[in-house]
Amino acid sequence: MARRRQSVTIKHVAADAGVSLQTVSRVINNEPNVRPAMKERVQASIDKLGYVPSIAAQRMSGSRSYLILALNDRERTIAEWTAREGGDWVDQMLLGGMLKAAEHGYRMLIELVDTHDDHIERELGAALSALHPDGVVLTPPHSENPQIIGLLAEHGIRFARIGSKADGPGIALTMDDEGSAADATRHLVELGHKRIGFIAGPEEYSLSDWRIDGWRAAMDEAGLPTDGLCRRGDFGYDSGVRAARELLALDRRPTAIIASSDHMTLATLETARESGLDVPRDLSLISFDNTPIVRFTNPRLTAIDQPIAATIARAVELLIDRDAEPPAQPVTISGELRIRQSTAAPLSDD
Amino acid sequence: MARRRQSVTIKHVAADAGVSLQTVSRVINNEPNVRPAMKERVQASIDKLGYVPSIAAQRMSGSRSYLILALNDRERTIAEWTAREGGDWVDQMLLGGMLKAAEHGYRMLIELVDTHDDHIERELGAALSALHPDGVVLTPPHSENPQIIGLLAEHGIRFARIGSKADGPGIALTMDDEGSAADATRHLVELGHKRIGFIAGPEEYSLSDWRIDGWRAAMDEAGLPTDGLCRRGDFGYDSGVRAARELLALDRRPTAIIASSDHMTLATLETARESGLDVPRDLSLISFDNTPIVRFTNPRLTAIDQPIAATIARAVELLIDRDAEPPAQPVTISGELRIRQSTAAPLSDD
DNA sequence: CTGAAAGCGCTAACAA
DNA sequence: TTGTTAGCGCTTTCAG
Repeated sequence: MARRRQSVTIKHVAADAGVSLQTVSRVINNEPNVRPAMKERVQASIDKLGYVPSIAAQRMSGSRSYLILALNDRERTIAEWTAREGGDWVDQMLLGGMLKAAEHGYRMLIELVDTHDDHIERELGAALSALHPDGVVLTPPHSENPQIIGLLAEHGIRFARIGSKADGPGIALTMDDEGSAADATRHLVELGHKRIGFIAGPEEYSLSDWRIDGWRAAMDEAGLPTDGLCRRGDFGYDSGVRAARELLALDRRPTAIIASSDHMTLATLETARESGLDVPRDLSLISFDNTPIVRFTNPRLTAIDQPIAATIARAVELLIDRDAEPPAQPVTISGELRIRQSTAAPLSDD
Repeated sequence: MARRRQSVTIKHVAADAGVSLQTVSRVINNEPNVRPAMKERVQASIDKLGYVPSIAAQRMSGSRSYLILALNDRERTIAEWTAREGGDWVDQMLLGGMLKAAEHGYRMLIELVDTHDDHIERELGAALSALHPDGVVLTPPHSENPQIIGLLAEHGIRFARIGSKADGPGIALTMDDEGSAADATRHLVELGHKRIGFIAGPEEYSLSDWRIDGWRAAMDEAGLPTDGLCRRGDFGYDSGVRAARELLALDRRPTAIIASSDHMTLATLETARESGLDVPRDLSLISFDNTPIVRFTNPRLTAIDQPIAATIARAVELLIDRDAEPPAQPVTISGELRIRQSTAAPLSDD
């Protein structure tokens, strides 16, 4: 029976190489003040014995924990997983964050936290005390939650705020919601659309408003009116139906709609169909998410690809590099418009 | 600036409660030999101070690490994440495993490992040495990889093999592939189908063959022939197209097909359509995956819901409960057939 | 039933 | 440039 103790420890390496523990430690951590010959000898022993430092022991001695904690909204995440309708936010997070973390010898751990919870501090505090992560990635709607931010700052833990431009502690990163919304709008303008509706996300997410700003800016730029063409949803299907019904019932209904989530876009697609409208002939549609869903609708949806993986990867990178000065300005990773089949020139050009 | 050291330690609690460290430790670990009054007093201090033990320190002193490692195939997983086509295996793993682990104060960490790699031992060994997980969940095709199993056994780490019935160390769990395939087949038989084709998965996965067995058994039971009605794919789309073409080109083509993955089912759907066949009028179709894809095809696909979350949850539970005798027989969690729109009675009843 | 001492594997601080 | 010492927070002996 194997023992629970670590098989190969720093002691074994030190003994094998005939040096002190400290020297081995220096080699492991790539510290200066080790003669090349020495370093080589130690490295040889490390390789020979297949030694890998224990993260727990490293943490214990006041060094890093090599752990990055990614915080997601519990309710929304579980709902997505249970529904199995193609939401792949967590997968994209892992794709970007986990792989980038691994490059640096770090691991990324997912933690679900209720935003609307009274004991959020206790919950998150427990995770921090138990794990002592070297960095935390906050995703909306946690990114601007003052309790979370306060707690993290208090613990002196580095953290990144995805989808936040606010000042304050932590590194702010955005996916250029404003620019993406403007891009999508311009694409429709170029196709000849004049009445472009917008279905926004909930106010709880500040990125909801940035998207409205982008749409409005591009409309202004083209000299087009926006009055009455914006509705708000909660990212969910039902709210999308409501918003779409209202927009399509307008006297002069929009010939194109941009919706701030895949589910709201899907809802708009179905609602349009029920009203006898063909997409893209009678109505052009752009989704503000490039989740799996957009590939399986008919027609396939033109969508803004939000660079989730790239953004999380960047966040992890910034979190890990402790020497670098954290960026003073919000970091922006821009998305791209993926043109598919749901956008076309409007029928008449009134 | 906050300090890197743990804010509230066992010492603080001991001091606050006026007892020894050891007593606090006993209370934390719910050990016997503590008087109720004492226990209560200590617990009060713990609550008051918001104390949570450091996992690293617990690990260091030879106790548990409260970590479960879930091993997935690197190549396949990254391909799924990158394609964004609705594969949600990892999400289901997290849904089942992470939540169950959390119930017991454990965390689940995902690790990607190449099966076809020469240095798989080094790679996995490094993860084990660094993390010292209390348990490991192996998913196909890792579940029967002798190198992995050997290494785990050697390290004395408990592990679960998902999708494996083989004897040997570790806990074997299956999703009743045979039974599910038989169920699906019977459903088609009851609808009146007599020629039911089967598109199997690659031999590398032993569950591929169990599914064939189930299909064959149900066909035998109904007195129906299976000769020439089985083709093999690799779970991917292209292989599904090939298999479907062959089956549909048969002299007396099948009136129904069961495919062993969502992508192969999708491929069959498209191939049938190209041949001018309507699903389900001319061809009934059952998918062996209930991933998001099946909800977005037209028609929506009847599918076998594999209880991934439930199975992983069970695995984690068995891994965590160290006192319980590990099950001698493979644990089976059965899936269910979700009947949607892709199955119907055959046209003629020849 | 409770406490004191020793040590897990590693690194920070200091010494040589 | 290298080695020695002390200690991180906790649990395991072993005494009381």
